[in-house]
Amino acid sequence: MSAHPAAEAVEKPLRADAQRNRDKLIEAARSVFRERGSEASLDEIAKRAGVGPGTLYRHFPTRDDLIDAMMRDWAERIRADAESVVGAGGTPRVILTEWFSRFLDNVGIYHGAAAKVMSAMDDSSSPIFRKCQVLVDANRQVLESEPVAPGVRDGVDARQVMRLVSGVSVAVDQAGMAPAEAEPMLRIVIDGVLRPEA
Amino acid sequence: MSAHPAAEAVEKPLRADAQRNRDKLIEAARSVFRERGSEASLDEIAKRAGVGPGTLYRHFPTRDDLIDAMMRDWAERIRADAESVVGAGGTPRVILTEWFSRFLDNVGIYHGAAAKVMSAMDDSSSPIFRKCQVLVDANRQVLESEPVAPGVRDGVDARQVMRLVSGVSVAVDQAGMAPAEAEPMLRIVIDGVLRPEA
DNA sequence: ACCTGAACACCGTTCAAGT
DNA sequence: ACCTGAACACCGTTCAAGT
Repeated sequence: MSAHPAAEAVEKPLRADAQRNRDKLIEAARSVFRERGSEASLDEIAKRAGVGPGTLYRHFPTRDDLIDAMMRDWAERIRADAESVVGAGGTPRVILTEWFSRFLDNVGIYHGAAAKVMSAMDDSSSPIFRKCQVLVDANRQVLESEPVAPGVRDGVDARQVMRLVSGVSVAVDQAGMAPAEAEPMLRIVIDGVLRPEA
Repeated sequence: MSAHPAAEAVEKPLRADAQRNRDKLIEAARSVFRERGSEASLDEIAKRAGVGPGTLYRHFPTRDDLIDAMMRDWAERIRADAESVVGAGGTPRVILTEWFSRFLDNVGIYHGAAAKVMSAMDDSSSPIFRKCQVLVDANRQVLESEPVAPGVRDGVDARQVMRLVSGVSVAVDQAGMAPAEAEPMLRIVIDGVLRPEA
């Protein structure tokens, strides 16, 4: 088996100029979305990338396709975070605190991202859906890892926990809060997820 | 003191036709927003109300002014719900379950409403801000009522609880879940809010 | 095979003309 | 004082013409 086991879909090679334009578009999208949020004008992205609007549509037929491309390494980073958090060990409370805080960092890349991720989680027709599955799986793995799993209350579902924390992320985003200010909300969630003795 | 102690701002009387158009616009907005969500076309609302687009703008300079007008009795309903829930009594868990479930009903009036309310909560320049204050106060009153208050964990802030439940509301909205499906998430929040013994 | 940019469509917003 | 609807602006989207 190869070193890269089907990283993404099939990455067919592009003509040199096309590849360059694609990269410029993704880079422009990153900066524009960070400045203006996920509803930023696509025209501005094309302008900043120095290409015609048609070129943007050729590469990314929908806004979500572009966002998906922007998130290329996002899924990988999430997987790595989950692994590192579980590997570092500690009490269930420490592990969850760290995991949720990285969760917020990853989901809140730009204004509107949290809401985008939340809606894509349940919309299998969205290009971002697959990436969200990675988040679902990573979150489940953390909750099912030792020593977290035995500390979790009966009936707590990983998917619901993820929705809750995504909700926190939306709240942080909308209120313009600093990530650290989310701590009181995360504490409530963690107290609700873990058994009282844990 | 009068029976209506400053219900809303000052309601200056409108000319008969203007008042009729205003009412038709609010009614049209209600149905269009329920069908198409909070980003629905304002033009369609004007059309359905049978008035020109200029008339809509005269009455409601911004989209949020229109939404605010739609929510005329919303704040009052919330106040009433809080009172009735506290009055009905029961264990802290029962009271919170009932209150949060009404919270979700009230905040999720149409697609996108939860997100709208969430962002207006922290944006004092929004016309909806004042109505959100009612929600903040009602929620605080429930949490500080007997027998709930002594059952709440130290350090739990009513405002954070409201943000969390609003997040649940956004999740329910985005995922297209039935209100009842929110129960597992609300359970986690309640377990995190109440002392383990309560 | 890919790019460009003019052209079109849609919708929010304004305003001169009407009553 | 209020309403109408044409006009404008902006932006997403398409496509004929180019390389």
